[in-house]
Amino acid sequence: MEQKYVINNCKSFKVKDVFDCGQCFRWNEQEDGSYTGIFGNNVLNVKQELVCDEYKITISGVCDGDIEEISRKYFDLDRNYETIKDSLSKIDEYLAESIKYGEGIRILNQDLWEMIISFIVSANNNIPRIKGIINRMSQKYGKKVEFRGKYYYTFPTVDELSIASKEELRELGLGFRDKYIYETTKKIKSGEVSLEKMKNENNTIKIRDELLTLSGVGPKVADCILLFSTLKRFDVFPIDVWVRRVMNDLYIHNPKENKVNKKEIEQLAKAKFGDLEGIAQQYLFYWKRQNN
DNA sequence: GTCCAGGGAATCA
DNA sequence: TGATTCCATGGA
Repeated sequence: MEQKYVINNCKSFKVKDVFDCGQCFRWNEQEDGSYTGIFGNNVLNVKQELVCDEYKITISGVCDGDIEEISRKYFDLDRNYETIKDSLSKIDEYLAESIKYGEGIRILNQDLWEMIISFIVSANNNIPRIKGIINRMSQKYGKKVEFRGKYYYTFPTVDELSIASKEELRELGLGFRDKYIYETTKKIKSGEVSLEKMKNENNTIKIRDELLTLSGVGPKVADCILLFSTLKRFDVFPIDVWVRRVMNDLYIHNPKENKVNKKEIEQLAKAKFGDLEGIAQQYLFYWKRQNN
């Protein structure tokens, strides 16, 4: 049974910015410009319309509970992004421009386990291929959910993915990452690394250190997990090729971009953006990646 | 054929 | 600690 939740006069929520800014891999644009995606056991469609100069957001779909409650949590609706953007825009003109470009970004509250696996897959990979791999993984090991005559597949749980052999994982086209997924799944399934313990830990560095013990999780992947999952840490700064590029172009000006020291970028980000560096990173990443 | 992708692990100094 | 190299795969 479909549910619906409408938000009138919605600020800081543009579907393209939210779903195409690189934080999620399971939302896809539909013919009418809306986006459909699956998270948990929920399949939702999000449609944006301009009404009297304000955005009206219509969320509808099949839900594992109350759609309003689920949406408020997942889309981070109880956080004031206007305040965040005002504060970050004052830092310098570059950040202000990137925020203007990505003004509709919200950082989603995505499942921790799904983010761990997804960002291991993302290593030295491109977004279309990452989406393909995650989709095949879900089709094979997840559960089927029907929505408007089409089938969607839930992201496999720890138990569901732990039955996959190394060979089966290889068949998904994971490349060299198959062993990372296999070993990390085993480590979490066995309880050697506890996701619940991470969720109850409030020290970001401690969680980060725990994440770094997982196979295939290095500094960048750990920071993406901390930023994009329900762990929701903004005091991290994931540095990939694009972030290195934009930080070098704007502030460092090293003629050899691939030689820029990561520590220098980290310290610069912390000094300039403070405890909002994670969100700043996302505006800069989206801006640079879309505008080359 | 070559280069690149939201990097990490292994190796070596 | 810090820098190099290798790692699968597929699209441009």
